[in-house]
Amino acid sequence: MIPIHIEHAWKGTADCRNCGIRDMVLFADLNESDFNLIHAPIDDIAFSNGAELFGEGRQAGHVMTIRTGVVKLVRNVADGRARIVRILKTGDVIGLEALFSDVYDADAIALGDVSVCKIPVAVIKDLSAASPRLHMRLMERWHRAVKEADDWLATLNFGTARQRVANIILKMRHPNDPTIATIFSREDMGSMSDLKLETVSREVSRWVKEGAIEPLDKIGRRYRIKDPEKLQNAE
Amino acid sequence: MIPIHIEHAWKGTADCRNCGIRDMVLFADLNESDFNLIHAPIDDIAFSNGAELFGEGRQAGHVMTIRTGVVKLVRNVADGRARIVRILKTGDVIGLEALFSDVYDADAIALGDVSVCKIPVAVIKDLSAASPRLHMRLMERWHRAVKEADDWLATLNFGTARQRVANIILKMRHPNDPTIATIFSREDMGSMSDLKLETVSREVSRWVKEGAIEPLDKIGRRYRIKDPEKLQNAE
DNA sequence: CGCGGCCTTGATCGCACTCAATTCTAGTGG
DNA sequence: CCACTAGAATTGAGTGCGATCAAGGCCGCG
Repeated sequence: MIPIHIEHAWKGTADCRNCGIRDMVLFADLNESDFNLIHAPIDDIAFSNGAELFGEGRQAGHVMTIRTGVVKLVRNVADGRARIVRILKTGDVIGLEALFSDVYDADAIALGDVSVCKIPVAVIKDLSAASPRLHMRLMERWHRAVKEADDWLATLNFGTARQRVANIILKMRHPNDPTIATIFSREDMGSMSDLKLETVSREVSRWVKEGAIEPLDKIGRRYRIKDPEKLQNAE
Repeated sequence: MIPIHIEHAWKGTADCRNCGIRDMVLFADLNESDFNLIHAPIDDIAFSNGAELFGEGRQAGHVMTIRTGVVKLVRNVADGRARIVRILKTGDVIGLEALFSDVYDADAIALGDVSVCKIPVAVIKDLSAASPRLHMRLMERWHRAVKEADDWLATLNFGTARQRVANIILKMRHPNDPTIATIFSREDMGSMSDLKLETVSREVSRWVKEGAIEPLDKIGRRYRIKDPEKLQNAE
């Protein structure tokens, strides 16, 4: 059993009114009177690579919004192996299940440095009783989560290893520069697509050899996508 | 390309107040004044086996509640093959994405006879502006959908063919009598777990041979589960 | 009885897994 | 600056599981 290490640092109480990414997040269209309803502290917390934001089965009392960084959601399957069920990025919300369940459904683990706003469930409930605007935002998040989950199943877990790896690369393109993709450790990629890390490595190498992608570092994480068509139409 | 056949029959306008399964569905805790807000007709519609309740990419204007029967949600993947992303049963809600998106995210197809309440999106929106109770119900549904999707990925699409088939059988147990399971065509089972129909057939036969399950009909749909432990702990 | 649809079973092939060795990088300390 | 190390990625060889191709059986139905 691998020991669970939780490394985090409190960075202060968040000032939601002046949040830099407020237009992306849950509180986007709250007004001044809404903010006055917040009676519990919303903390700004930083996690380092590999740290656990929360764990499957742990008591769930907070919803988190990702300010910066990338987080993987991991479900632990019966025989001890782990399965990555989703990847979440800046602006995404994790732990929404805390609103209904008293435990979290999955592990949330930082991939690199991550900072989050940790919002007590009580705050969400108070606000949502008062503000129909927050309701819409919340349901929008749920919708996004379901769509992502279905997408994950339909594209990343389907077809040959070659196709799966191509789809991971395409999925991990940068939103602002789609010619660049940052992918994960070969093991994580395998856990996302139900492949072994050696198979993932082989297929990545093959795409490089065929000229569809080009490494931008020496550790196999950042690539330039030179021929997206080719990746898309992998037979 | 397989022609899409839509077969349905209008069974009347639903009387939600006296609905037989009202305690299971979205409108469970509405009161009389809430019902008076419903200004568009909620139809009660029947579909026969193989009929399409709605299609991926079609214009989305209704949310449906399943009164009786079973429905499969299917995403069509690039190369023409189809992938079943979820199975929904009595009391479940389908097409929730209509609240946000103007198209449906997947095909919904009847497995056997199905009857549904077809609720216009406008009705949900009106009610949800007025009734925080409906809000909670809606989010509960979203939560269930996400959890089901993740579960699907973590249990049905993981491990050997033997394990996947075992997990499908366990998942399809009757809620009231867990010793009975009704499974689907071998092709549908394959599309759920990313296996070929021949492989599914072989593994089902093997479980029968090993005495873990016992056929209750001659067409390979209903089985008695004799040794759930064995299915659970398939190595 | 013949037909079509689905399930089952058999034989063979190939892709991804397994086991294993090697290379590369970043980090550490002399 | 180089030696050393740990961790990750890469590459190779051989195996096995599930896909593929193909044949046959069973059930329901006209």
